Amino acid sequence: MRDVVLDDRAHSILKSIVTHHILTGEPVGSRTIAKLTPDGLSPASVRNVMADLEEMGYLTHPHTSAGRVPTDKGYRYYVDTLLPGAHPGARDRGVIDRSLSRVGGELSEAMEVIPKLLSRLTSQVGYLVSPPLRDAVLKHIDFVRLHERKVLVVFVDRSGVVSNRILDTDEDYGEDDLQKAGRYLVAEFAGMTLSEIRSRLIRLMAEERAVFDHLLKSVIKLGTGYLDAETGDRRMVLEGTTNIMKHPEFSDVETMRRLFQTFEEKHRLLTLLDRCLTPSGVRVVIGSEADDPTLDKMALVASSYHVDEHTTGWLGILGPTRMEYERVVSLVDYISRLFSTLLTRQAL
Amino acid sequence: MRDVVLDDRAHSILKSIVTHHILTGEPVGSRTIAKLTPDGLSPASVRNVMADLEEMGYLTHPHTSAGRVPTDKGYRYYVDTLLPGAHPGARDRGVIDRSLSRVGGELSEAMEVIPKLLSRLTSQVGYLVSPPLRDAVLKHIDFVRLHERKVLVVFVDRSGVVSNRILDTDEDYGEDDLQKAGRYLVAEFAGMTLSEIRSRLIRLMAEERAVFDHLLKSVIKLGTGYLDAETGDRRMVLEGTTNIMKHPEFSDVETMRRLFQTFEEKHRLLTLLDRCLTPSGVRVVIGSEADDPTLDKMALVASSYHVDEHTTGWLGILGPTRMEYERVVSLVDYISRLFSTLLTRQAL
DNA sequence: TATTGGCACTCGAACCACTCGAGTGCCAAG
DNA sequence: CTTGGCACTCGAGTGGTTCGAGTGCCAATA
Repeated sequence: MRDVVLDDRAHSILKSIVTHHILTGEPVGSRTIAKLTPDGLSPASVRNVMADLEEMGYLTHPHTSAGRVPTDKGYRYYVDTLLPGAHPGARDRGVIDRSLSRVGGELSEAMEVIPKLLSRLTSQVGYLVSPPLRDAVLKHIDFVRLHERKVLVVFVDRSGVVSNRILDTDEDYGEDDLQKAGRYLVAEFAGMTLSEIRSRLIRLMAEERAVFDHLLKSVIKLGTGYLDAETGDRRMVLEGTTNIMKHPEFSDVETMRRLFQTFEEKHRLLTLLDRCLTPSGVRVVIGSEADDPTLDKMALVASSYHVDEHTTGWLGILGPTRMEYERVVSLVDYISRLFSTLLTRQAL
Repeated sequence: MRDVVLDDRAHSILKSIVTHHILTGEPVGSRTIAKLTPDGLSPASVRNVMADLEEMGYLTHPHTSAGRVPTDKGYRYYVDTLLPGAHPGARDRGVIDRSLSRVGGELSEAMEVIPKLLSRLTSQVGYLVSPPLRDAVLKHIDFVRLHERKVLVVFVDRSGVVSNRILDTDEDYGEDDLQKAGRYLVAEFAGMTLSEIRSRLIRLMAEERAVFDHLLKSVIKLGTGYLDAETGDRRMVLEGTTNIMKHPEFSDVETMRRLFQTFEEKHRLLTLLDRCLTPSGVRVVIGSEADDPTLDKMALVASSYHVDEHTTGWLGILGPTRMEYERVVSLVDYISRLFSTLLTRQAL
């Protein structure tokens, strides 16, 4: 991935620049770095290295007479060379442990608590993406007749997440039929994931000629009607969006408006996550890597959480490229690990 | 309410100023108004009236050599003297009719569609506040056992709105018991509002000594457990919050941050609505009248909607004090009336 | 007596010239 | 290869000037 490995000096200078810039937000000058690094280099030497780093694309100039600022590539290098596996501080761990112990493995509660927790700890935007509905495990399902040919489907997942949807049916089902259909589904399929159920229903449908059972027919129609519509669905909860406004890099109102519009259209964020993330450990997506102009100057830290070995969803934070990666990454990592073990234990 | 009635000239000048300011956003000078009004007054005369209006508190100066700008009191006067009952334009009515006909009287869909509709038509923030849960009419209720002493309550309202909540019980109910309890509740109480159900359950509880029926006991405990927690609840859906950023009066980032924080904390908006609104027709709350510093320079147009004579919720828009009241009021009025008749027809 | 033209005054916006200083790039000496 | 020196750049801040829209007030007028 990384094209050229930087030599020691360049490496340490780049690192200093990024660290210092993250701290202050100001462009960093050669004199500052010369004082900061223990190598005892003169500003002039530092300038030479800086010029090289700029040529290689790790740094830029806001203008001729300003200090250097990391580019996305610079941040990328910085993040890639961070020591992995750093632990959050004891205080942060305490806060996290306490919050998550109250949640247990309850996904429905986690969807409220975790984004808030992330947002509070990092002062950025915290988020959690639920597992796709197709992986949800059927606990309970209900069909409720609203009016003629309008049926409300209420689905409860093993972990207590409720989804619902109104179905337009081409037949007018009676309340009794609907209840029976619901009970049948629970009796037959409880404990399976929706995608499993879906394929079983399809198999049943193939045998439909042989089926004259009215109930079973209804079940097939209603069940597939519901499942077809929804299975790709994920939910995404964002929290602390106003934190973004605190950062000086977003003082431009128009940029910010577009950013918030992106927050409102969560599906765009979701496809972005889909595109960028491989489900393994913490991932960081920086600025232009996201390939979405509204997320310019933004970075995204994400980690998947899972039950057993099965990856389910993501959680993480969204903030300006200039953020404390070390701390944030360790927090996101810690939370996702802890939450995964809680989920897995609960699923037993 | 209005302290002094303005004489004809002052009235028409004030109205001109407000209209013109709404249009342009700029402070309005005497010369502009002199040209604009058909009375053929000279700028100097207009100035005199303006000075009077300022003394009475209807106008201000940004600074000595700028034109006049309406105060909240000025907008209030303007709004109060608008002809009530204006109709939206034919095009707007077309859009509204089409959107709402698709919704029918389905509250659950209206909660998505109406705020979006309002936001799109007015380019402001559109909102809808659901009826309080206590007025919801029971259609279906389910108790689902999640784990030991954790019960998920799923409640479906007549109009298809689903609410759910996890209950910590002090007893471990079996799945069968829970199902029976749900069915019992539906059989006995379907069609009543939650507050009615609540009082009936309390009456039953009073007779508890006489009740040795295990089922009934469970019903009482679960039912009141759920109802106690929630009955005051309303939901509020906001849409188009990013529209606010388009208005120059909110270019200050810090003000805007606080505004968005208010959007995130919807309960604050809800109590505000509670405080300011009497449920009759369209109401306008302007700036300081809201008595909430974050809503400075904001105005709120709201109208209640209802089923039969029974007031249920609100819908409307939120925008800067400088907005096209005439158009917005007529839109909000029209939508709330139309939606009310749809709801009432549906409830039959 | 209400209206109006005239006039001095105010104040923000825009523009310009200037300085200051942090920081650069480059070169020649070490 | 490193470094001190030096000329250069450019944004930010400062102060002065002009311009114009708008006001307030007063004296003249219908």
